[in-house]
Amino acid sequence: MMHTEPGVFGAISHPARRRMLDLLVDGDRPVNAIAENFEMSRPAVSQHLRVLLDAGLVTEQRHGRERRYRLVPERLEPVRDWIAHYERFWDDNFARLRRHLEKSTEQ
Amino acid sequence: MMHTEPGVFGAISHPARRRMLDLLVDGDRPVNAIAENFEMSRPAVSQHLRVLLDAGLVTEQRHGRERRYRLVPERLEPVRDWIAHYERFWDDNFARLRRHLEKSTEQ
DNA sequence: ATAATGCGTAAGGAGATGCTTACATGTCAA
DNA sequence: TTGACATGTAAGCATCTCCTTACGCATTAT
Repeated sequence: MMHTEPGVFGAISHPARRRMLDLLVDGDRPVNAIAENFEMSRPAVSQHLRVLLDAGLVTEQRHGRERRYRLVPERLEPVRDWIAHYERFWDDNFARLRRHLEKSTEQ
Repeated sequence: MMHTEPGVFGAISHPARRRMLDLLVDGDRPVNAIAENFEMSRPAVSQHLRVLLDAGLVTEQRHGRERRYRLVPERLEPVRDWIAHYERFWDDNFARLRRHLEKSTEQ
């Protein structure tokens, strides 16, 4: 019944869509440039891009007959925010650094 | 066709499952204690827990007739790792601090 | 004008997901 | 032992997902 709009977490649940976002980190790209990285048909790529678009994770720029897709990284914030409250469980460099910062700025 | 095992990203794509993980942050819980936080039937909760179990995000502890579920936060690492390489896009305290660290450790 | 390019949309199908109710199983309590 | 409790499993159903091929529609090139 899926009455909860898929949203960002749904959008990033598919590995192909995560890879598409990863590609767009290096800059805007037209669909064909994206599609050549995948085995699936080009329409399938279009459909994945649509999911990303609906989630607000990318925008479309029309340039002549091309459509360039652009990453909207801020939209990943819900993911970062959610994962952030698990960070205390990883005792790695990041956690140590953050604690270090908290200390060094609390003065 | 989904030949790519759903994995962690699939497991956290459903809001109910994220909330279940969030509940388990405060400690192990038997199914009923989890289920009372949701409107869905108890079997539905069991099925969600199964997805989390298959993804390795929780483990089961049998205690008499109860089964307590326990969070395995390390399993969220793929999510943290993936999101981490978008962190340069958020110019918040963390990013500034990390850059600060990178500088201060490169000596 | 005609063809080629770039891309979306439509239609359809296989399989996954998410839910329900009914039932099975193991454990504790009287 | 008999029943209540805690939970999983089975079956069934509606819907969603993800893919394909076929087609439509602009835009650019010849």
